[in-house]
Amino acid sequence: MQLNRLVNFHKTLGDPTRIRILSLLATGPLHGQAIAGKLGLKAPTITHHMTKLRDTGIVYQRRDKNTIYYYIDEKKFRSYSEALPNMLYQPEQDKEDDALKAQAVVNNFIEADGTLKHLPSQRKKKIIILKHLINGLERGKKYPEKEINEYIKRFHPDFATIRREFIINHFMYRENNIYELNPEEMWATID
Amino acid sequence: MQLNRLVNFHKTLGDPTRIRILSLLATGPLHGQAIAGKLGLKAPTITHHMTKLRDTGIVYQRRDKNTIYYYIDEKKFRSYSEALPNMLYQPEQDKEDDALKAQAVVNNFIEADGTLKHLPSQRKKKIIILKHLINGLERGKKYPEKEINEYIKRFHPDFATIRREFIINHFMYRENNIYELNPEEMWATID
DNA sequence: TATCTAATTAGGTAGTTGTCTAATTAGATA
DNA sequence: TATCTAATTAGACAACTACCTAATTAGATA
Repeated sequence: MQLNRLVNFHKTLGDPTRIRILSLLATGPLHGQAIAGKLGLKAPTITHHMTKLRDTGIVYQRRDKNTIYYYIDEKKFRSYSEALPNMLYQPEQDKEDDALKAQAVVNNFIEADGTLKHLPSQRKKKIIILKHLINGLERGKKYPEKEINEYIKRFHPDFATIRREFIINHFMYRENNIYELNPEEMWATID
Repeated sequence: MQLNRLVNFHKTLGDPTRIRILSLLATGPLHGQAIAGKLGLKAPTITHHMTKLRDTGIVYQRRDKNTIYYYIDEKKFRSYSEALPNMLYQPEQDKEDDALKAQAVVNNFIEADGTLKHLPSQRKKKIIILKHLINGLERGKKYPEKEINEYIKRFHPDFATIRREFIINHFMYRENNIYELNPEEMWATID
């Protein structure tokens, strides 16, 4: 799916008349005259719009004698709709998969009482656990070193190592022994 | 979410320059001058486009000193993208739920060897089972009554009752004792 | 206060698009 | 073949829009 076709898809949906046509077709196929009648428009106008809708691929037609019936291809309609955010970002499905895997790692390394068994040595898993640990910290709040130490000790006695990992992996930054969460964009990522 | 806003959303995405802006922002926030530079456009043109993007709600801004940074709201971006097909049709999630329920009914009334225990008396469940039964019939093919009877007997000996249910619920129609599947639009539905 | 930078507003131009009427085409039927 | 219906094409007009330059505003800083 090249970008150009996607722009065209959205341009086509960006017109109230064409949306009204789609609403009609969503309840079942119709022919041109019927659409024109229901919308109070002339036949050539319908031809004009159907050409655009057909060009996107979400509408197709079948001829029966002299009459042409228009249908929506719902599958395509849905997949084209989601295509743009999926191109710019990771598809939702992958995200859910990632979330599931992360949950599995957390289950492996975090005890039932919430404490940490030990830091994973595998980088990917370590990042997942570090993310889990900082969940309880507040965005924009400044923490003195002592407070950070106390916080980490709720999970594991070796607060020095974990505090260092927070800094190395850009989850937090330190200035004059005051700690603060970094914006999420800066955090280390898995891929 | 009113229709008008959705039309506007798609109209906004229906422009190549704005898509390029979104691609840039998807990798991280940027300010106006940076966007203008990367795209080879002048500042007022960027203002023009950012106004439209902001109006849809998928882009917001934060000021830092004199510079305005633009951000995409990915959640909104995704949900607006799916909104139109979800308005015209049943949301995908509901469909999956329905499919699961239907599967449960089939499991209850169909034996391991594929035969039918008995027709459910509850209308909803009956429709589900009838749909399941006609799965093996071919669209557009004409069946003599004898062939239909044989087909149904593979599921249940009482072919006469089930054959009648096919007709009553518009899954098939009969002409001169020749049976044929109706188009799917005509089938009885649950809701 | 004067100055600098980033953003916005105003106004203009070229190109696009939604709609129409009138004329034409495509296909079925008497 | 003549005729009917549905759809399309051609061509026109008004509305809209993407982009520009020039001028202005908003906010920070020397």
